[in-house]
Amino acid sequence: MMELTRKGEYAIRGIVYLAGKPMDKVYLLSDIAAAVDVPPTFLAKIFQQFSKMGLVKSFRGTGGGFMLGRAPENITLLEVVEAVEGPIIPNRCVVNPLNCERSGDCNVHPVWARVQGEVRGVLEGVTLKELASERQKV
Amino acid sequence: MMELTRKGEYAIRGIVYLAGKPMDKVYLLSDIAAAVDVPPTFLAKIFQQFSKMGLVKSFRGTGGGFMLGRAPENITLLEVVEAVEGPIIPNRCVVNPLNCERSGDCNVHPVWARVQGEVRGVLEGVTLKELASERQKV
DNA sequence: CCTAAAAAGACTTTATATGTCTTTTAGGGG
DNA sequence: CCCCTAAAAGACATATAAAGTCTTTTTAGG
Ligand code: SF4
Ligand code: SF4
Repeated sequence: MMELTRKGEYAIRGIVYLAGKPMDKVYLLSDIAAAVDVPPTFLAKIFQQFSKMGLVKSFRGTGGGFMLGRAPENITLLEVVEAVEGPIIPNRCVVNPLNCERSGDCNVHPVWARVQGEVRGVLEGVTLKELASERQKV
Repeated sequence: MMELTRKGEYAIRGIVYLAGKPMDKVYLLSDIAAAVDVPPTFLAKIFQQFSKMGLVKSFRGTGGGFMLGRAPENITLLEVVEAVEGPIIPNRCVVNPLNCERSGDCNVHPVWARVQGEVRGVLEGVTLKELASERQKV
C-alpha cells in the first residue's frame, strides 16, 4: 500500500533532472523525457500540471521548452509529489472528519493524522537542490 | 496519494470491533459486518486473510464464527494493515533497489526508505487494545 | 506565413478496487 | 446418518483509476 504511482515517479524524475541543469535555460520536453526515460506524451501532461502550479515555466513555439519556476532549494519534494498526486491522505477522514460518521469516537482516526504528518514532514524536508546534487546528502 | 483502500479500512474496523469484545467467545461474521457497517461478503474475504495470518481464529459449522487470534495488546495496527493491503511500499525501489536501474545514484531512493520507516513506525506503535479502548489514547 | 513546441482535451487500454455468487468443507445436534 | 449452520474457496461482475496515446489548438520566432 501507499505506493507512488508511475506518474508521481516520472514527475520527480523529470523535475529533478531540470533542477540539476543551469536554471536560466529552457529544455525541450522531448529531451527531458529521453533523459529520464519516460514516455514523452505522458511527461507532457505532468509538466502541464507543474506549469499550472508554477513549479516550472513553459515557453511555446520555436526555441520554447521548460525551465524551473523557482530556485531548486525553494522547491520541496512534497510540493512536487502533491502537484501531481494530490494531497497526501492516508484515509479520507483525515481530509474531513465528516467524511466518516464514526470519526467522533474513533481511535484510529488520529493515527492517520499522525501518519500524514510524518510523511509530509519527511517530504517537506527534502529540496530539489539536494535531490539534484551529485553526492548523496540524505 | 497513499490512501488506504476500503478493504483496509473495513479490515481495521472489523478487527478492532473484535478486539473490543471478550476474547474467549466466537462472533458471527454477519454480526460483525452489521456492527461495523461493511458488506458481509467483503468482510468474509478480509477475515479469511486474517485467519491465514493467524490474526483471527475461525470456527466453522454450528456455533462457529471468529475470535481474535492473540491478545489485542499483542496485535499492532501495522500487522492488520499489512495483512490485507500488503507491505507498506512508498516506491518499488524500496522493496528491491534492483527494481530500478537508477537506484545506484538516485538521491530520491533513500527518501522513500525514510518514509516507509516513519509510517511503519507509527502503525507499529499502535495496538488493537488501544484502538478498542473507550477513551482516546493516541 | 511557415515552422517549432507546448496546451488542451478526447480517447484507449490496462490494472486495481470493490464487490457478488456459487459451491465446497467442517462441525454440531438430533 | 442426516440435516442444518457457518466459514472457505474461488469464480465471476462491475466500477474506478492508472497509464499512455492521439488529434487539434494556441503561441511564439524567424
Ligand atoms: S472509522 Fe475511524 S479511521 Fe476509519 S474512516 Fe472513520 S474516522 Fe477514519
Ligand atoms: S528513480 Fe530513484 S526513487 Fe525512482 S524508482 Fe528509481 S531508485 Fe527509486
